[in-house]
Amino acid sequence: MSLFQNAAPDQALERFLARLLRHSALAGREQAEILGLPHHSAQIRARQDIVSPGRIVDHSCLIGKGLAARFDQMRDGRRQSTALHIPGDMADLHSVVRPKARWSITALTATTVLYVPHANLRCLVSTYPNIALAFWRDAALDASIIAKWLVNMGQKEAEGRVAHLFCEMGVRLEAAGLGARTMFDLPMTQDQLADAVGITAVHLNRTLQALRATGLFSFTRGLVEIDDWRDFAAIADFDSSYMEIPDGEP
Amino acid sequence: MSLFQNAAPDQALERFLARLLRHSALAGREQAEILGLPHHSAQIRARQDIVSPGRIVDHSCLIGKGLAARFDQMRDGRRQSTALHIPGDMADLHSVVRPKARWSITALTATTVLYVPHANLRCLVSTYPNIALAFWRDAALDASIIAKWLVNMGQKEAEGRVAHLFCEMGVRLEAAGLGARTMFDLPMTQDQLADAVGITAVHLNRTLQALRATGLFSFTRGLVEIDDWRDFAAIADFDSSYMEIPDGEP
DNA sequence: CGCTTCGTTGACGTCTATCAATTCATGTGG
DNA sequence: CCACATGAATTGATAGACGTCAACGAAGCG
Repeated sequence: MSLFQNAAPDQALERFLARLLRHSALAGREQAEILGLPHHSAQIRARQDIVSPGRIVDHSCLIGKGLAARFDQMRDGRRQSTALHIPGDMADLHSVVRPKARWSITALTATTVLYVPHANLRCLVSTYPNIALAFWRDAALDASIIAKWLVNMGQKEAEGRVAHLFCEMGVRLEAAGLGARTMFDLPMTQDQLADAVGITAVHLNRTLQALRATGLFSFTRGLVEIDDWRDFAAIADFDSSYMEIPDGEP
Repeated sequence: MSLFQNAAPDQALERFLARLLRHSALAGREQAEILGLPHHSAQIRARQDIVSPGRIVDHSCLIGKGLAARFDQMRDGRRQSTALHIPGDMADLHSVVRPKARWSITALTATTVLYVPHANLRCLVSTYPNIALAFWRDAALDASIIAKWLVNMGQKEAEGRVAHLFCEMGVRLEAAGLGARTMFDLPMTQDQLADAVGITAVHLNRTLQALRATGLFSFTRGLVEIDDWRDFAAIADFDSSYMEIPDGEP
């Protein structure tokens, strides 16, 4: 089930298409155009930037394998991640309309990236209004997730925030066919998790212990297991509808 | 200068167009199509919902006058605002691609709203790829602002967050021709401000006092004055480039 | 085996929430 | 014009959450 390892690089565009189809209907020809997008791929080592802030890019980055994060950094070096990207995510699709990167995209694990030229994406948008809507909708969903993180950060304390993150990633990975929401790989270090929920690594560590103490949850060497989804989701005040993914019980 | 009061409702579409032109080039005919969008307007009293969560809408809401906010609410009633909207903002342009509202849009002051049918917006998107890109870009900018709020919330303490919010609103209002960044109307109560930065009203009050004590800043009855922009922006760690607005010194 | 990264723990200080009360501003009706 | 109601702003005291600093243990790797 640890599909981070098994994912074949060539499936990346199929995964991306599948992601789009989860929220947008596309005609056969439109689907074919997506699958036929030109690209070249690269291997990125963990902890290495895929996109650096300030750079003007002419391609978007599709994650084929591994885990990546969008980071924003303050002058004093403190950093906050504003998105996590799994295989099939076009991490910076928005760069098509905003080529100057305002943040970095960093590989959290060893990652395979497919670079897709903006020119081709823009061409699809101009030719197929339906694809334009799908891309826009994809961006809107991304914004929804950021907004939800914002709410969590503003209104929940650490335990709820962390639990919510695990629920969200479980549901996203399950929807992408990369695991089950109650058991999935999330090969992130505690520092990386801390950056995602806006607390210190030390406090994250203690929060994880508190969550483990509930007996509903375990997280060891990148493997997340949630024993009782309903109870755990209650701790997180989690409701997946903001991502347009049905909230089914496994 | 208190342009919240003086704004003529009919200028709303012009303001919206001006907002788009700030980041996207549009041909004459495209501009005319925007200005010609059909609509009907409504007066909303302060504290009243413009859009309620769960509702499926078939129009987008353009703010003509006043101030509105997007709110997300948790089960226990705690709420967090995820966006502030000023005249000329199409508050839920994204509802074109995502008609089911996941949050509420609430009037913070007495507000004039223009309802623009999705059908017409979608028609523009299909006919003019350039407009599709502009709308998408507008959404991307909106997402940029949320992401910045997220960073502030995760990595700054109250004083920096509050200062940043005032800087951001100053720059946005100035760009929209609704004031100067160093002196502008922001008719929000302390409760509303607290919901925007993720702290309690009590703590917000104390934070305002701390900011006033710097001598750089005052905020009385909805009027914000920033005496030394550079120093105040330093407290906020503010850099307007994330909104694609030049960071000029007034 | 030594090195580096990651995870864990303890003690302490600070920031922020909570609860409750009080002042202030504004507008209304008598 | 004053008494009163209402909502907003302010203040004080207290508790809890979280950050910081420093140290130590565990695990992967050349």
